[in-house]
Amino acid sequence: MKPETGTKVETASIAAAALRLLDDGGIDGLTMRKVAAGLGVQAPALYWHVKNKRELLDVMANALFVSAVDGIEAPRRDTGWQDWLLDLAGRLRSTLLRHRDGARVLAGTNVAGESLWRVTELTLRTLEDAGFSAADAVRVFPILLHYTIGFVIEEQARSGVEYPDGNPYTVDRLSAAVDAARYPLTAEMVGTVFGSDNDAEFEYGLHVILAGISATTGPEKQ
Amino acid sequence: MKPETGTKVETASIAAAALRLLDDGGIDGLTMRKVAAGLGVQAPALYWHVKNKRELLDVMANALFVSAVDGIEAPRRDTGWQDWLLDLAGRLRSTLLRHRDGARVLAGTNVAGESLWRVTELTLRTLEDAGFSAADAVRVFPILLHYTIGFVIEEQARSGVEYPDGNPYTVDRLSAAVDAARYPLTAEMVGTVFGSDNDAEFEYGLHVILAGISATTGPEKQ
DNA sequence: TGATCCTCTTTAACGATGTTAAGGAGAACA
DNA sequence: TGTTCTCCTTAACATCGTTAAAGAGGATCA
Repeated sequence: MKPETGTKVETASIAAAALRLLDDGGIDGLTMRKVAAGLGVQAPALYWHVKNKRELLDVMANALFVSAVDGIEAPRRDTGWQDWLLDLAGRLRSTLLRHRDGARVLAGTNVAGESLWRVTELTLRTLEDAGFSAADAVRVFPILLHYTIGFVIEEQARSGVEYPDGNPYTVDRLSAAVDAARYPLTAEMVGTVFGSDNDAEFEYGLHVILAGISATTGPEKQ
Repeated sequence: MKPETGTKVETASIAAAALRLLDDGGIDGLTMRKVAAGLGVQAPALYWHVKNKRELLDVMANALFVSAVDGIEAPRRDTGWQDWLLDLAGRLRSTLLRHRDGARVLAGTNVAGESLWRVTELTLRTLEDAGFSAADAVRVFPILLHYTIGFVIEEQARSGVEYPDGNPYTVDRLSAAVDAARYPLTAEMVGTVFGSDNDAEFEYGLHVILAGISATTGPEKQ
């Protein structure tokens, strides 16, 4: 990781350097000194641009969110609100997956700023254009976000990078831990397909939620 | 926080002491020395019972999960699978809310052990008894868990305890941040009901997801 | 009984971390 | 030219997770 010389040190480049460093060491291995070194600078220099390590994480979360929703536009005439939401959640997930512990960085940090308002506005307008009431649109949006973040957090935890003694989430380890006599269904679950295809599982959950939205508060219910 | 003398120091009491300490300081303020002091013991003594701070967090997550699913039994004849899942998710959420940063402790830690297998088995059997195929039951269960964890993580983040300069998630702060001219729907959203009733919002999402399950993979679809 | 082992704790210490204090180099401005 | 502002430096602090080494006390066994 060579220091990035020449670039002006500002919050944006700090976030970029920190996200770059996230891939080795994860969120626990991220230190102010390493971020500073990644910028070719001493650690206390960061405190001119950023108040805290917490604010560093906030800036990182913002950068993550910005790159996730970058380029998103209102749905074209031939794509419905469901496909548009599928795409939005998919973009968010793949952006979080791009960096180790990406979901843990985003979760529980203060994301604010233009891009959040922009995508929120876009979503609400898309839903209302599709016939949702304003109240329903507001309640529907967070469901997908919460599901996505919860999914990716566990997905990245299951990768098991944090455990030096080997990933405890392998089929072998789990099968050995579950007593097949007392918990036959669970044993079969962990022994076979469990978590084998994250992409498909994620999409499946999204479709279930979209179906639920259609069934309960969809435009045709008004 | 007086040290708990007389109790034998073991992983269970370590987890209890750590969870008790979680309420002041949160997950970032939790140190091995404080946990040890809570048990009336010096910090290195913990390393006899626990390998790491990571393992400390794993033990805490396990204790959290155990107390969440404690006492859960198979659904009675008069309660359907939907009410049973509602209850399960509700118990999980209220347990996580009982401790500051509870969701962050649970998320992304290695939860394993009898109580997890037990509740998983119970859930799978409940779903299969209701007519779900084994494959569907396995795919349905995680959706609710991911939604619940994602929801509570953001719910606890929004409480804003971590920010010494005041909660940035208040209606006032958010309203001031959103340009109502460019993002009218978003401004209305943050200005009115947003996040006013977490219980209702959570239940609403659960109902949407259950409706989606019924609509796509429910027993009547087989 | 006395010697040995095992369990659990102690004291002491290590390097690393987040953060603050104080000051310096250089551009901008008067 | 002198002053102010911006951004960085070096030095230092308390605190953190963790390891090393030793000690107290009970159990085990000759």
